[in-house]
Amino acid sequence: MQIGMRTDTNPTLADKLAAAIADGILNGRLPPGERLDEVGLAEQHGVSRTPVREALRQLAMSGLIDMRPRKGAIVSKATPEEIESLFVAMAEMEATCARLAAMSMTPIERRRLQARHESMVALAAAGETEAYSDANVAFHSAIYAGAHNAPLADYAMNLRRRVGPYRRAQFRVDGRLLRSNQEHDAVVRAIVSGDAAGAHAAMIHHVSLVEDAFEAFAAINAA
Amino acid sequence: MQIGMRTDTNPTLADKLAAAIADGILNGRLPPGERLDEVGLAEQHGVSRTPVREALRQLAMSGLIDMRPRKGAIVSKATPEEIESLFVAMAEMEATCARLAAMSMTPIERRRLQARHESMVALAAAGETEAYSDANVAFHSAIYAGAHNAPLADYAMNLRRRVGPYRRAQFRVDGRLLRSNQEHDAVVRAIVSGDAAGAHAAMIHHVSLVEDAFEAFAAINAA
DNA sequence: GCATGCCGATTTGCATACAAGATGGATGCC
DNA sequence: GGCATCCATCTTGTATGCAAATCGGCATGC
Repeated sequence: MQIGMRTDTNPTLADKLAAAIADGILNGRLPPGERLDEVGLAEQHGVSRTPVREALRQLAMSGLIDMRPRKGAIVSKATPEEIESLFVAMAEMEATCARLAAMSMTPIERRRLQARHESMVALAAAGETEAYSDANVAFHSAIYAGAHNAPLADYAMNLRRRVGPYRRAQFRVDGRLLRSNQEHDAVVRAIVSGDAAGAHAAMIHHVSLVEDAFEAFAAINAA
Repeated sequence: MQIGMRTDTNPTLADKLAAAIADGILNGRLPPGERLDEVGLAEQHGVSRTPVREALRQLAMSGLIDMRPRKGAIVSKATPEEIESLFVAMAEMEATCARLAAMSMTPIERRRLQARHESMVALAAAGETEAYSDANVAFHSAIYAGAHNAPLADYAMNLRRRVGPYRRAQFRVDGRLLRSNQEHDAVVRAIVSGDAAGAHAAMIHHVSLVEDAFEAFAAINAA
């Protein structure tokens, strides 16, 4: 259910276009609400409309864009209620993955998760927002993978992508880095010790706070 | 993330085709592994290949079919491990929805869920497999809806569709109807009383047993 | 002044045509 | 006889062309 699902060497033009457009959305070059004109995209990428249309359909199913018959496609522009739903959904998916990870990660995976977490402490302390953000994605991805369940992991990743446009620069809210790292600590401890319920709770707590941070950031920007 | 996501009057041909093909897969007319030839489907539906290709791409993203570049599309044929993953994922999604439903259903929704459940008792007692199965889908759908979270509900529905081809006639395993109804009772009680953790646990238990029933059924058929 | 209907321009939906990679079977070779 | 190779054929991928619906502006009428 994820964008890169058809991971294959020899990708078709439509696949490459879908990846490119998704990238544009995630980078903010294509903001929510932006109109996705078929001929425009086609010319821009030097292809015909056919692969563009296929790419758009693919993206529509992933939820990144909205298509309405005969009305064209736009980058998904969620209402505040829908954004709230996305955040709740992501929190639940992350928590579920954490729960399963606590139950089914291998000893090696647990150790690697712990190591990964510990290496992030330094980044947080140094206030390296950029590097921390990247490491953070990898950290969460490791937990998805640790759930050992492709459908759930894919959907968690999908949701993470979808909320991306709405939480850019979340770590800029002051103090967020250190808080985040402390919360990770609770999550890691629960997972490593095999405490499924604890992992679920700690992760829900963590992601909910991320949402709060988003709201704080949105409030700052609105001001 | 669901097939009928682009629910709109004025559906495009590709949308109608996607619905038709999905229907064929869910009805078993197109069994897992079946090749989906573009020209064949096009002729069969009296259209050109263009909308067929768009429909296939849509279905590929939903997970119902597998497409590989330049190799065509087939109805998804999951390995036993993948089927196991799908069942686990579905159990988790259902449990998550049940948890949220326990937290956020309105009093009216709770009463309706209870009523729906009670009307199923009679069907189970009478052994009306067909009617019970339909009511069962509606019952679970009501819980998805009660979660008040579209992304999670859609994905739960998607998973339900995807496991469909692998659990046809599950209720034929003897005694399954009554057991199912008893398990529903626990789920309903927890949701109605607002016991989030209890709802989660009861639903996991229920869906896991469905999976066992599937395995029992598969074993019978293999014999 | 505002609503309504009409018409041109634009855009999407679909069909057809063409190109290129994959498939399968016959052929030649060892 | 078995195996690799090559070629005809089929299937998928992409481009182009045409039909139909939508959108915007303008004129018309109230």
